Amino acid sequence: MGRSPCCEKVGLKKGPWTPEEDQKLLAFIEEHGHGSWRALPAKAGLQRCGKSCRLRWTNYLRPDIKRGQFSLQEEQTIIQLHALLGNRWSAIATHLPKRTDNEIKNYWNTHLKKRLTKMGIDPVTHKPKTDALSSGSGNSKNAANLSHMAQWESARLEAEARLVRESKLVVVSNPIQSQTQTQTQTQIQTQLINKNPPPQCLDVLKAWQGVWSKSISPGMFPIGCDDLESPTSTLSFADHTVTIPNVVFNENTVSAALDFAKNSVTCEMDNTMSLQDMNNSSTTTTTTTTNTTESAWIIGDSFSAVNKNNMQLSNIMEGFTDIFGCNCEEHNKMMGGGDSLDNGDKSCGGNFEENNKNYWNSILHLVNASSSGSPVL
DNA sequence: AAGGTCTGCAACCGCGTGTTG
DNA sequence: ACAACACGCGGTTGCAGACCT
Repeated sequence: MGRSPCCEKVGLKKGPWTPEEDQKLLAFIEEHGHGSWRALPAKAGLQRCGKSCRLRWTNYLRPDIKRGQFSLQEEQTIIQLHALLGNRWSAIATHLPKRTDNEIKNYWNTHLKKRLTKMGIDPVTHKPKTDALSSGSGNSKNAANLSHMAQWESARLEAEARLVRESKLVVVSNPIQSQTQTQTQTQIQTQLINKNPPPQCLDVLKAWQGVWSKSISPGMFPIGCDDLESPTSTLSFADHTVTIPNVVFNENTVSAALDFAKNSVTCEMDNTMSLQDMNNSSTTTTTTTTNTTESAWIIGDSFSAVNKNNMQLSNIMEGFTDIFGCNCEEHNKMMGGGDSLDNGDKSCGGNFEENNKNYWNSILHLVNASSSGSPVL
């Protein structure tokens, strides 16, 4: 079905907004809320299409927008999230309070992308451009694992972003409910989990299970595996919930997880039957994505909980560290919280594993930290 | 000083997805 | 089941100001 362009009506103004138009839009929304964007321009006395009004409001007029120079912390956040999420600007924006997706997108395209390129890092893959080291079979295996984890984090972040949007809608439609926003969000999350039970088999969960089953007495592992429906899976989730115990990870447990992660190549999420079991629906790209997203809450929560328990996730990631070839000090500084992004091009060398670990550790750390509480704009 | 080029950002466009009747 | 609608997202464009020659 085709869609008619939103500004098809002749006489609607385009281009830059005048202060008078801004004032009209602001005044109207402050008094009435935006309601239907399509109907808004006529009501507000604006010769604009609704889409244009919405864009102006969300990207410029909204009161909770921070404008101006991005801080170093924000830059790092963008880079790290981009490494995980790619060009999903709205998802990235949910982790940068008071910044709009459009602003972040512009800043990436005009500043950060160029800087990374200058430093010899591919802004798309976040890998050094001459990435010869990743061509080995062992490294590609690690890369696959890392990519898989990144996909889960990506999906989880999307789900979070959606929850934020949903809770916002609740607030807008009924301001009284804003006091119970957190509660609403929790309810939605619970509904999601109940509606879409977690996937039965995940490499990451397998890894955790491997750790706990090896290092913790039997029965302590809370992610029960008893009522699996999928014949292909070895995991199950009692009551469709996951509880992370207060586990102190020692060298042995971490090592076990690392070994497991290294050896766990097969991803049963790629198995169509597993997905169908999960979803009880036909296999389409859209359906798969949606359910994967919602299921991914479990993974994210697991990671967050683990993070809270002082688990050194970084050690797990050692299995994925020898992917990149560039480890110059500047990259480390940047990815790990260093001082300057503009130190110019310098030769890269030294401890590849250590530096790559720092890079991805910082990414995962960031995501974990930000997901421990729902992102709020 | 003048013209050309570059840069940054606001805004537009087209498409995908969810909702409604 | 279908079509129309509403909205959000990501890519792209156009313009104003800065910078360069």
